[in-house]
Amino acid sequence: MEDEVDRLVAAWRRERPDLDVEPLEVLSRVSRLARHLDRARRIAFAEHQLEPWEFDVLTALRRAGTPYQLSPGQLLTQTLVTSGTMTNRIDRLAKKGLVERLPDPSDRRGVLVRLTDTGRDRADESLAGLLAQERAILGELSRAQRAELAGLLRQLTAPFDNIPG
Amino acid sequence: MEDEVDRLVAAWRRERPDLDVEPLEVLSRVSRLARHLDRARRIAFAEHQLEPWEFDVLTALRRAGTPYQLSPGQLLTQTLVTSGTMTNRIDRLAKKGLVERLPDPSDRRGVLVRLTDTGRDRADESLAGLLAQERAILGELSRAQRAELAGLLRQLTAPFDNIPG
DNA sequence: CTCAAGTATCTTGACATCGAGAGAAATTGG
DNA sequence: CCAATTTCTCTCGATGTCAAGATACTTGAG
Repeated sequence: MEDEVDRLVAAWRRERPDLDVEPLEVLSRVSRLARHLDRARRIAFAEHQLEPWEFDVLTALRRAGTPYQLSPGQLLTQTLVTSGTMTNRIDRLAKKGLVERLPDPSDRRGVLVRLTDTGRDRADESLAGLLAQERAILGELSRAQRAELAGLLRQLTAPFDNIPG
Repeated sequence: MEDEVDRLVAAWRRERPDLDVEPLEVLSRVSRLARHLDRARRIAFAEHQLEPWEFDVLTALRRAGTPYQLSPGQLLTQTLVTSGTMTNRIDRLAKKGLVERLPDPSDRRGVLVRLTDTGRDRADESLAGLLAQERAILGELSRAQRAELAGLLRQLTAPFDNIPG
């Protein structure tokens, strides 16, 4: 089955036969697939009255385990946004009653963001929904193919995640 | 080499051992990698005084071949943005002298967006820069692995690209 | 021990961009 | 010739980044 990137690559080969555009076969697919996933996630989360960014923050806290709290700084590295954005997100989640801010007892500069009980339930419900949707998208692939794909992608993400930057 | 998604999956297995979170191994890596790529692209394009969104539009026109023109509607499907966004982008590109709007001779509702000579040069230069960067990122993988990865990703993108939605 | 300089953490405010939805203009088909 | 559709534009609210600021911690010379 052909996809939009096949057409894109074919067009480049016609217009710029002097260039080797093979890298696009991988990385353009990654970017485009990510945009499709964003849209699909947005729809899936709407059932739980959550925006994708809310899900990202709530589940980061949920994964931290009891007592479900992290500093804004820790949330930054997990969600790949800037500090100004995170302040804003915490404000809005706090206003909805899904998280609360607590002073960090060991560092008065710091803040701890803690999941409320409602926030915890919301995170759990919407994770289940997300997994169901993702399983449908991955239905195209066998279990072995999924493992293969995960391994190859890890080789690309690891440098970004480990070398700071 | 471990990446952030390995840590994320391990955390879920600890917190929610009742759920099968295997889908995240693939799709969370896709989303995170895409964000890293966005940042890297932004830096690469800055050398050519281009934003990523400008690159997307200019290269779509460049790929169309002589006379380098497409309707806004055609640009929508290639760049995965909404019509209001595209109007805005065309405005800004036109103001910078990289594209121009022409009336569609066969449909007076319609518009054709055409690349200027400057725009064409800018697209060509920045494509070369992007490919160099992407080759560096893919350096981790052998040619065979890149082909394998491209094939697996195609299976995931094809349904989105072919079934409208 | 003390204090100044440097570093870390979070917040704020200015600015840019995006998406959703309504609206205007032209075309199509019965 | 009219209703439905297509195509593009416009406006508005929401969100993101960046740079600067406020506060607190840390380090090291004297």
